[in-house]
Amino acid sequence: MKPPTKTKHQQIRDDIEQQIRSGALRPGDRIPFEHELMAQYGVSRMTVNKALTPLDDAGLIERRKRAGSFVRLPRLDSTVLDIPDVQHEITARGEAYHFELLACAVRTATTPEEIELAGAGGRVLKLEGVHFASAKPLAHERRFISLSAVPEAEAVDFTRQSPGHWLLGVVPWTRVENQISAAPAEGRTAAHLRLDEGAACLVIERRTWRDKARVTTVRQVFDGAAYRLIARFDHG
Amino acid sequence: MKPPTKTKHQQIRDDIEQQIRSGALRPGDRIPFEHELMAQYGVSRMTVNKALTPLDDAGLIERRKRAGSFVRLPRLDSTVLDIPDVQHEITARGEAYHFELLACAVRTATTPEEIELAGAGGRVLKLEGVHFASAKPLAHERRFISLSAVPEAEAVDFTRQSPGHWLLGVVPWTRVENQISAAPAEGRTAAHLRLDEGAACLVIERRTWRDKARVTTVRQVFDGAAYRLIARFDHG
DNA sequence: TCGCAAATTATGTCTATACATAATGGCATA
DNA sequence: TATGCCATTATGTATAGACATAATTTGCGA
Repeated sequence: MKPPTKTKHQQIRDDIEQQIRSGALRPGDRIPFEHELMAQYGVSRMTVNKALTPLDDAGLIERRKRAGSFVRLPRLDSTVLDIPDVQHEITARGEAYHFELLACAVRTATTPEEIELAGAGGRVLKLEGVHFASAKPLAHERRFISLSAVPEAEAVDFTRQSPGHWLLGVVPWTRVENQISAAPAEGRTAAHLRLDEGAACLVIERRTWRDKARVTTVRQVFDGAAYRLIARFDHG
Repeated sequence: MKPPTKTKHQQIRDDIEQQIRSGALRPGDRIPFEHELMAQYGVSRMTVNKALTPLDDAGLIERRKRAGSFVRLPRLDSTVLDIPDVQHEITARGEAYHFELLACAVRTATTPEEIELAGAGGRVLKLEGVHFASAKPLAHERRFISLSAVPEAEAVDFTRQSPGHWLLGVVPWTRVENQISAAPAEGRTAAHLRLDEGAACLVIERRTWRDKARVTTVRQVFDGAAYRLIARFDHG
């Protein structure tokens, strides 16, 4: 017998969340004041607070001093998307991985993309390579690394390991933005992936920050027939 | 002058998080006991606890009674992906939206896809339609709704509003799984989207649960040139 | 020596209290 | 009437103490 009795603050939190999701509490509605919830549930204010704080963090409610706590606009369908580095993902499912470096050069930022990353005149490391899973090309990537943010990258040998994998272990990032789209395979990229010109590819363009400094920009093109992303959300 | 002084529990939390991300604390390492952190920072145990709890929730550390708190294995590149319903997304950016219903029928589950949703012999509502943004087709969707989970769907008129939008407002879901991939436009779908056969499309296949019951399955095909997903992660 | 029970210890949760902060509304004064 | 100050009130953060729970260690007894 495991009666996984909910803790009090969990119970309160779940009740309110359920009322919001069911529509009993609508956006803009005020939820009871903390002292009302204290009386209603017979708990202390700390406990009520512990129940409301995560709802605020999650963006379900908004709290205003003197005014109370309010239900926020309906939140979007937010899910958790795992975009691990390609090397990790391939080895994790038991396939052989290798990275083939096509090009590697230090440049002074001149294109808009490079300037966005490193500032005008900043130094960037430009990389191009292909990820292989079980000796078949899976993804082509074109990457820029800001050498002012990651100077040690200049001395690393990327012929064996993927730059993404190395960066993950070396540079703690604080912000990531991914753009996911579909695009036809073109030119060199198509050739490297051994795809016909125009084949549907999944494209991930990622920009990474460490605090306010830009770290890296990467555009990864995956064979659309061989790769998919999975995003899940669970709240039970 | 706004000295946004960090609160104590934030300060402690950030310190530990920084030590983990920088590698000073490696996976498996024990972080100081709560009473050690109390002494170290000169705060009460509740404050230390308030600092550690979100780290536990976020999966950065693992806490074991009697043993202490430990750094977890490095976590993957988890980001938050907003996949709002198409209708909301289009109207939110100020474009005119309309949904064109192509087909709508009640079926008894016979295909594997239908049986996965409603069980063998269960009744499902099968829908097909196109989402338009500013009178241009943006996405084609093929959807199944389980009538045992959402019986009221049978009586709804989907010629005006999209089934996804209606479902969001009516059925609170507890679990979602999205598969995101790229595929060429084919046959009817290509025609409805006014795309050339083989054009790269972004495909989202979504399955939704309410508690343990399946609610809906949908496959949405977007014009790859006109639609992209954005996933962000921030922890500052 | 083995096995089990009790003591120990770290985390989990909760309470009662306190002071800080922010926003509102009313009152008093010009 | 208009302005500005202050009391009120709800949330934000923190403390100290209490009891609960789980897991390890210790020690006793067979």
